[in-house]
Amino acid sequence: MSTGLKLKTAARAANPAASDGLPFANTIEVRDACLCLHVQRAARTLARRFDDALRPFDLTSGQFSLLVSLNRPEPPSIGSVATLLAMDRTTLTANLKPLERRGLLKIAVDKDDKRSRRLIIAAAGRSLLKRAYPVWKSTHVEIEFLIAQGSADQLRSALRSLA
Amino acid sequence: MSTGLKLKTAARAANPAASDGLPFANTIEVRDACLCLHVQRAARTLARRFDDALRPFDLTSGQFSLLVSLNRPEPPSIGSVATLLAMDRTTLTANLKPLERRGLLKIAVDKDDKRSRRLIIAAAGRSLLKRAYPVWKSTHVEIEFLIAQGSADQLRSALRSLA
DNA sequence: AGATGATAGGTTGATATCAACCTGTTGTCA
DNA sequence: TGACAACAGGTTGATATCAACCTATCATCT
Repeated sequence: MSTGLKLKTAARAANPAASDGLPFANTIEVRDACLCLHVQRAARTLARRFDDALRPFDLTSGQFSLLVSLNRPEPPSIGSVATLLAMDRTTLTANLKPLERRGLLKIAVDKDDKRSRRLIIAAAGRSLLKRAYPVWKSTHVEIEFLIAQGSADQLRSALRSLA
Repeated sequence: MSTGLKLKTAARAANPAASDGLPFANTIEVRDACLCLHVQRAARTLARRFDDALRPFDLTSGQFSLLVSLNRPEPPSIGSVATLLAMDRTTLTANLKPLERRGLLKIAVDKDDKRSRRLIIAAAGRSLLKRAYPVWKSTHVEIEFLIAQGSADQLRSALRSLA
């Protein structure tokens, strides 16, 4: 009896979480199942990979995505791009600054609505995108190979349902 | 003939990207296909959702994941947790600081290898996890409903192959 | 026209992310 | 043992992320 008690006590001392905290089983559940954690992990890994590939152009993956989203006939507003990228409006404002400094885009007050700003990709930005695109393409082909055949579309579909 | 030329010129003026930059079709390709962009979007959206849910505990989604990853019998090293979370080692160092300030964890030099640090979840951290877990659980159930039935496992599997 | 709520965006402060560079410790091999 | 490479982390600087709070503009309704 006293032996059994001692063992239990020792086990709890070695793993305090079992007594006064979250049971270890629940910890495992979160680690294995949490979609937020899984997506964050994948996001960091993918970002690093594209960051590496785009480094010759001095562009991060996020900056590339942002520039691409501006590469359209009609310059979009800040709010619409923030929605498109599913990021906070003020995050986008911050992300624009280094690109604007480098002359890759311009921010102009909308002439029809002075509250609104138009995000205009500059010639330097367009030419940079043109040069970076082949690198994006080849990196993306490599990434798709990592995913079980044919499931890339399913993955995109699932991610879209989340965002 | 001159009319055709004028039209082309006008079209290019309206969409400069077509002439000196990345063709618009490629822009669409990136926007629709880029897994990096899709994952980042989903990551931001999911993080916001869990951030909201965990706000009563003054924990972000990332802080929750980090604390959970420390909730184990043997306190892990910084490098091993960074690998587990697929984040840069120095990012983890930064993320530890606010949690350490709040007394949710302690950082101790490993007695067998003075280069290494052990990340020890404190009693306050364990009890916080215990209280936050039900909120994580219910939020996660809601999230899984957003995904087509039965494909959550496939999604996790695909994300794992990326990270 | 004037009041008023809604809209678009900016600013600040805290945390998150990573690269580049640095220190201290350990293991190995001559 | 002493030199040296490898390893574990820390520090700094730049960008990324969001909440809370703010201003300016617009639309509407009286």
